[in-house]
Amino acid sequence: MEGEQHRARRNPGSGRKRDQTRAQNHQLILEAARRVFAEFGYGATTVRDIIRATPLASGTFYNYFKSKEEVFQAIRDETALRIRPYLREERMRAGTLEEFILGTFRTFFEYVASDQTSFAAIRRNETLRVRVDTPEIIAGFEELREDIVEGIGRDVFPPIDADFLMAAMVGVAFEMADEMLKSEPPDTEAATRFATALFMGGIKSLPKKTGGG
Amino acid sequence: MEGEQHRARRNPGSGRKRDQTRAQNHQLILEAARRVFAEFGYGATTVRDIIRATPLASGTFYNYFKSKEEVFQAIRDETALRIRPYLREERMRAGTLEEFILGTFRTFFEYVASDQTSFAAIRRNETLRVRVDTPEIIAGFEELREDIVEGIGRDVFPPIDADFLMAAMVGVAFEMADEMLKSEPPDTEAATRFATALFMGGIKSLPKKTGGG
DNA sequence: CGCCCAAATTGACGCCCCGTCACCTTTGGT
DNA sequence: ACCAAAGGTGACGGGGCGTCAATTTGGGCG
Repeated sequence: MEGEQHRARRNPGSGRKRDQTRAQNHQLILEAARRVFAEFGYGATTVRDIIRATPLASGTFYNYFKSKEEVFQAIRDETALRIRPYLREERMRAGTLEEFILGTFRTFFEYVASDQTSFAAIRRNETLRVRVDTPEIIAGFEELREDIVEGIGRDVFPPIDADFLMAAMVGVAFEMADEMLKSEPPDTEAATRFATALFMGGIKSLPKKTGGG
Repeated sequence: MEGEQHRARRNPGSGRKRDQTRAQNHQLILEAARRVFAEFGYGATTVRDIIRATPLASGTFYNYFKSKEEVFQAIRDETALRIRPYLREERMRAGTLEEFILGTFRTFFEYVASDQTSFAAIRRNETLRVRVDTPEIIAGFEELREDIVEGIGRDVFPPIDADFLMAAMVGVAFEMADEMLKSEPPDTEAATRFATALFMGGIKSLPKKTGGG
């Protein structure tokens, strides 16, 4: 129980003001990082740039993050953690293959469209395009794979290669999202329809894993 | 001395030894870079690491490349330039949709499998995955898009969204290649069959751009 | 309240990498 | 042999990096 009246012991992390400041600084850094990454792009940004965009001292940065890479990961992870529950729910609820596929792509494309700035930071590198998959993002891929396997078990999916299907869906989702963002405003419906139709038609033709297809 | 007659002309760039040394240093740096990137990964590599892996001085590096980024691009561009003619030829020759799709994926997957080390350099970053698309690589995407448009003109393709199809094929190709390389040896045939079936089935179902349904 | 320790912040420091440039060596034309 | 141009060299100033001793802040306790 942490119901500490003014009688708190030397419990680690018992300080009220302490925790608050800590959380606040954490946010301060993350917000500054979001701004700076969006302005200069990932590659051009330095830890100093981020900390300069904040009232804190350079040393303080390292109490919260190990490197600019880690802040970037934290930002991306936040995004991944925010969207994953929706993707999962969409797929859990799916009674048909089409609901599974359509729900996944629609949710993803709509999220991307609503979070455009986040994606802009990666693109800001002139001719170079850098894609960074953090552990939480990769965990999202893994969830998709599991849901496909489970879908095969429920006979929603035919018995195809779940690893390849996951990879294909991920590849299409990211690459099409990028393409989609080139138009203003992004046409999430067109992207959703395209990707869904591709996989709905494609999955029927896919080589089956069991039995001599 | 080798049997050169000491009688060179004043053509610009006529220096035999000069050009030879220049080309040799260029190669020296590229080869060192390939080794170093493969060993430490892109992120951890410094220009100094590359030049140290060579008998040259640090300043010399900058006579040949602007930055480690540029060497990396050069390496990737080399790869892109090597594979693109094959992809193009494969697609030019295609009389049917299946030949187009299958040829593209088979050529790509087989190339990736034969050039594994090149791809390893990108992956070497522990949990972080970084994908860098150089101008030459992007030009390869553009060629694919053009070939799709041209395929639509020849009625090899139905009239679908070429931008989205290009993006989808690129996404599937890269993401599945990555998946494919997880097995040793990589099963290029399985990958080719999967991707081809996906698109063959999918393209039939894709929304048409002209006319209703 | 005042004392005291732990936690957190600070910014100066030493390290290393960056890209440049004045100097030197090599090449090749005369 | 001599010279000019090409190009290799490495020391240097600039700056970002991550650390750490000193300092400030927070809060438990008498």
